[in-house]
Amino acid sequence: MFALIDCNNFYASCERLFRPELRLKPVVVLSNNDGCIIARSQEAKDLGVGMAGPWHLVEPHLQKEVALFSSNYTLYADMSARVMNNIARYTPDVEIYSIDECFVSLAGFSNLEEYCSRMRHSIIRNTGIPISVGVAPTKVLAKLANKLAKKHNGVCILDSHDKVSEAVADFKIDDLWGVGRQYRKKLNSFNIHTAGDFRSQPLEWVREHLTIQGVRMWYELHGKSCMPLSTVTERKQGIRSSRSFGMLTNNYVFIEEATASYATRVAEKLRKDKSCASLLSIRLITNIHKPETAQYYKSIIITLPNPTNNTAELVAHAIKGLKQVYRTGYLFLKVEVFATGLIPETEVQLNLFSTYDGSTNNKVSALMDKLNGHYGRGTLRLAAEGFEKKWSMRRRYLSPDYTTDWASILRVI
DNA sequence: TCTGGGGTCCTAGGACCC
DNA sequence: TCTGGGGTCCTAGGACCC
Repeated sequence: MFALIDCNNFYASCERLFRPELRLKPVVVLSNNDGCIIARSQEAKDLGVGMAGPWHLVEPHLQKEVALFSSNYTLYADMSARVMNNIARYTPDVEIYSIDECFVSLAGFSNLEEYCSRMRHSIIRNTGIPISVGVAPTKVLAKLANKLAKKHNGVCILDSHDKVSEAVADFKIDDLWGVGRQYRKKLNSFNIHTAGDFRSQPLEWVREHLTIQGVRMWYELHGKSCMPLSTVTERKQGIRSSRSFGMLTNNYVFIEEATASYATRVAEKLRKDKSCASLLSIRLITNIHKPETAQYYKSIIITLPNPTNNTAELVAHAIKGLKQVYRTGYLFLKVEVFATGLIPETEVQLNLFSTYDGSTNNKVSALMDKLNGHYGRGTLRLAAEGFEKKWSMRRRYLSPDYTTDWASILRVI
């Protein structure tokens, strides 16, 4: 059996954990740049605040009733680690699927209802974050069970044929894990509206109209597991850093500083993963939501002379790439720095004529990591990143880093 | 004034190989 | 008169996820 454990309204729950006066109030968390709504407390949902839409389009009278926050990923990542560590005490096999959910194996466990309730209460007590637990023979069904758990008392166990059949019968097809907008449209056009409708199609039909993913979904809905638990984290295939600027800009200096900043982040992430990139791609984008302005969307892929995760080297190549895609006459929204062709640090091949001295360069990078880890990101950085960073994203409603910054720890008087 | 960021997997088609 | 079969690898694009 699999369990899917998911934090309820995770970002909103993190924010109000340290603001008890907001416990029963509508809370909304916005995406980077304070753009879209990405989390809502139950009270905000009940008010009718929708998911994923731009905040500035929400009715002004609703806006007034809501406690608003910018995304604080430092806080969310730390709270996520606390939740995951607590879960790991209840089962050895945990697959962390995203910042706020994980799959765990409950193979061989008995008294599932009681065990899951106990785990749930303990995690809520230890972390303050509400969670829901869905249990079923496959991942797709465990996801489905988790959605049902959220509607009931926080735990839903689908451990018999009848319970599964009953659960899928009314389950809306677009709530199914793996069905997005396009598939929903397609399935609806064949008069398939629930998970039960889909499950009762012949396998041949599924093979004909969907890809292998659809076939897996079909098997999983029938209780046949095709998606094993993966408890080891695979090496990433690509590492990206990109952020919209705080404002649209045609200022090349700003864009170059941002590019240097994001390339620095990519280098840090590569080192954390113990990977080196052999390809680096730079993309420059205008705002597609403003079709009345001139549009531009162009990327360039650079083959690096040797695979690297060195900050100075990646920044230099990123800026070289930027110069090739930059054009005047546009207002730019965002630049992306994307590293691919990742290989393990220990397997870097140098070519015969290479003058690259990885060891010296990486001493500098290692020192940067050490200082920045201790004194905070950006303490030691390349001048290319700039000093004022006027292009930085907007975060008007940012909460303190309650759990990771000495100066922000709550005082109880 | 204002619309996120970072990933994964799959497929089709082209280039290339023997 | 007539020109194969069976692969691999790469890339772009589309779909999905949180």
